Amino acid sequence: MEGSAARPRTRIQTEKRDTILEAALEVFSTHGFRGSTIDQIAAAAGMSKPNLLYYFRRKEDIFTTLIQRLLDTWLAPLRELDDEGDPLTELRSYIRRKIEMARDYPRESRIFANEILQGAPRILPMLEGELKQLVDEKAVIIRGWMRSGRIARTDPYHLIFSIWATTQHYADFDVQVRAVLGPDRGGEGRFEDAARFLEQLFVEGLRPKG
Amino acid sequence: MEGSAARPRTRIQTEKRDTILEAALEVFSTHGFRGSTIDQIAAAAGMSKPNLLYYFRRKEDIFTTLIQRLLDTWLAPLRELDDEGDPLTELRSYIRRKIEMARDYPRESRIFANEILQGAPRILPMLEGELKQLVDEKAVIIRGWMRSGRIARTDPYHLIFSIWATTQHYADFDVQVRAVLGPDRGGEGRFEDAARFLEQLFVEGLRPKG
DNA sequence: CTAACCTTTGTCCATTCGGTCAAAAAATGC
DNA sequence: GCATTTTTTGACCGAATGGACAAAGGTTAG
Repeated sequence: MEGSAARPRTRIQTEKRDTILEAALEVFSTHGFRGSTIDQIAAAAGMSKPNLLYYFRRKEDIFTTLIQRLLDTWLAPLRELDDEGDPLTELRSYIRRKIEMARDYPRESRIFANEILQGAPRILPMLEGELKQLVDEKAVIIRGWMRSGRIARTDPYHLIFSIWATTQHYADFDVQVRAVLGPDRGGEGRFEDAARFLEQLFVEGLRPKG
Repeated sequence: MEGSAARPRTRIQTEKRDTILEAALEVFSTHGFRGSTIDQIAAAAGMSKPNLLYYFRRKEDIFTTLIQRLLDTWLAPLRELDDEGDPLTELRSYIRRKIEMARDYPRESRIFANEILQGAPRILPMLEGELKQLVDEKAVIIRGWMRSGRIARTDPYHLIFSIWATTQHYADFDVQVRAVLGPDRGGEGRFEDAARFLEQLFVEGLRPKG
């Protein structure tokens, strides 16, 4: 039974595939798909290249499996945006969750950023399908909040884009953020500062005009 | 006289080097540094690989020359932020200029994004030097506006980051933006919509509380 | 113990890529 | 027109890379 089948059967296969995916996350997120080599991933996973290729037939298989597995985690915060909650509170906790993800899962953010920068050759269908559908859904909710006057009227799509952009910026452009803040302000506190700033910006920016 | 000297002497050298840099901008911005090959750039520039290498000795020389040349253009909008102007007007036109750049020069934006994503190995000194200095300078101006009560008090650095993030998002993540907006809303109007949204967000978000 | 299956590895291969080099071709100065 | 310099090119090289393969080493069920 070959190991690279879509569904691993043995315990050893499940474990090794997980090890490989963790290593691949590390490597792909820092060098991009094209810039990463199978050797690098194999080394990071502590195994030989042919052994790795026993579990994943091709480099691209590792990447697509990884992306597929990351997707749910990545979209979870947006999924939690709740129609029933208080609009400004909901948006504020969405922003906070996204900033926490930028802090705790920067590699995941960079993988997506890298892929989209290159034109999303391997995940375009997902963007046009699953992602668009989710955003459409949440845009309806946000528009409802606007109609009932609980937040200011504006474009819900660009609102979501701007939350993505500002929060993921702290993962994807981390080097630049730290370089500009300098040694004194570039410590761990930057995420807390960012969260405070963004909450203020969006809450004040979206407060309905009396 | 070798052609790859820092200062080209003949007219033909100046022209060819420009042709190469334009081709390199196209190639580097879509595949990143590592993902681009000299052959691709040479083909895009309409010359043979050895001929290209006659003008730039190494692949990295092309890249650094290109980045160097792009830098001024790229930072121009921030440089124009004027102490003397009306704060909200100044910020609004900064945002508008940045959105126009995302629309008109997406390749430049993607080159920087790509480089920073990989940890800015080739431009880190510039980030820590020139860029930091410029931002420090403008942060002082913005803080002055806050002190005099003409805009709300907040963190000027994160304010600048958020303007970068939101505007450049429309260049760097263009594929995703178009995928989510769909065929009907993903047309050229998206930049105008984005500009309107962002101006509203920042102006309302920064309006000083009476 | 043994046969069948799963896992690991050393070796090898074709391709791609960055870069060199010498020689041809073109341009330039006199 | 001729000599010198600049530009262009074909051929080539070594290293890196994705991937194939067969053989060896383990594991497990009977």
